[in-house]
Amino acid sequence: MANSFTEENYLKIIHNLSGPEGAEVSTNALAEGTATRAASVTDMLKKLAEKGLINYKKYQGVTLTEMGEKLALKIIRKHRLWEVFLVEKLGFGWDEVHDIAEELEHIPSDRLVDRLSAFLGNPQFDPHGDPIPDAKGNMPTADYLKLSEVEIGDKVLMMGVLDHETPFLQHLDRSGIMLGCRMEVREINDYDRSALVLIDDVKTLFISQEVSKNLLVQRL
Amino acid sequence: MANSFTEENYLKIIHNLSGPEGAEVSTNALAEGTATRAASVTDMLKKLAEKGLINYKKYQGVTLTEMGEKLALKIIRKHRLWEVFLVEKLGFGWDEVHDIAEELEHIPSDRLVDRLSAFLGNPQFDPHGDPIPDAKGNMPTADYLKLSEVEIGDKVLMMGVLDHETPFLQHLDRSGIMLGCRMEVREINDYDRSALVLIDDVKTLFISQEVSKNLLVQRL
DNA sequence: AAATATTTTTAGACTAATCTAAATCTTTTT
DNA sequence: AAAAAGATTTAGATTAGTCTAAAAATATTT
Ligand SMILES: [Mn+2]
Ligand SMILES: [Mn+2]
Ligand SMILES: [Mn+2]
Ligand SMILES: [Mn+2]
Repeated sequence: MANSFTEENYLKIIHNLSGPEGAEVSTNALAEGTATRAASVTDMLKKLAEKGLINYKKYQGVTLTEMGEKLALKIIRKHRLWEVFLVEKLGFGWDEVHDIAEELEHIPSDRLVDRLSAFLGNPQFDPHGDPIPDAKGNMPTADYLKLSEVEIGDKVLMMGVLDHETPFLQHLDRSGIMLGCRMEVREINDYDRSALVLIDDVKTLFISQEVSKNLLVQRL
Repeated sequence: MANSFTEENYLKIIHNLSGPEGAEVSTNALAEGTATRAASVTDMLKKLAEKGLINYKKYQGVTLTEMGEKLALKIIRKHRLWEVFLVEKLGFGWDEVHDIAEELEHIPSDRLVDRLSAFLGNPQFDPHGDPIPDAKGNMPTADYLKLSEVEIGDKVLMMGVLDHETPFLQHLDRSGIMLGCRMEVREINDYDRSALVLIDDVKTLFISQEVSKNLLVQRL
């Protein structure tokens, strides 16, 4: 039997909450992530365990099985490829594509995904800088640091965002911060960790820690 | 409240069965079209009537309201645009795209549809020759006739198909019949109405009435 | 115009995904 | 190591979409 949208969303959210080490995810965390109640989560976990997609023991939290992990990566691959399509081909802003991709990610057909990927030039990263797993589930690695972690004088490239919500992305747009731009940290205020940053060698900008904590960068 | 996939499918099927004059559609016809039982159809018709999408009086069959018609055309527009995308941009064959489009047609977002349409050059017809409604619901008119209706000596252009199923389309592929090809009817057998047709001035082909009844053409 | 056949609707039930409230297990605090 | 707090599961309902079987309406045939 195929998997419902709901089941796919659970897998994706378990994957995301589970982090790179595949840690256990709690029922409550999932209730929060799926915007449902803990009781509903328990029901769904039983079903996913039944299907062999998660490891579940009562009261012990869940992890994805190998099969569940594969499926989660497939959904994430679709999500991110569609985001690339929407931005690169249809001209959407990076702040507009997440919600549409939430729907498109559930369209089945492996051939569709692979052809879409080829059409887009097999991109490695989505419009938010997130890595796109290949057809086999391999994620391009990229170990970035947060802008809030770099020091005065460091020169970095802006490589991704941690907050994917529209208001944050629009704030970056208004500030002229975009993927690939060059940043040089000029000052860091001890008091609130806000920073003065030179963008693309032309413009200086004040960036609050609130913002710099959500910017992924790479040292030059 | 938004409309579910199921509701959207009912609207589309009512539209299709209703024909160009918007004739009443029977419960049984819908049961057949939706691959469900008549009792289930009755339930759904009550709901759609409740929402003001259809005109429904017990035992009398249904028609779409203006609102229902608008919605149906929107779904058909999406379906056909995605089919164009799949064929023109992703390189799928015309026999492979219908089922995928059945899913994509339910993705919401008017902006997505309009941008997709623009990206494709606002096409007027889909890969099967079916007209694509514009954003306002206007269908390009095209009054074609069936190949089975033309006479000996007539020269026509192949403009569309009535059967959208994979086996039929693959049969056409194998026969070298494609949208836009030129056809000249050389002979028609009285007995079974099969025809001998010259394709693109180079190749003659036997076409059974089974096939010619499903080919839409335009007189030259 | 009856009788018969066909179509459609109603009645009652099932599954998936959700909920609230109550019960139970686990963790933390005293 | 009890008690209290917190997290999780169970119990029992609800809604959407479906089903079968039976009843009611309509259409067709005699
Ligand atoms: Mn996203
Ligand atoms: Mn993204
Ligand atoms: Mn189609
Ligand atoms: Mn089509």
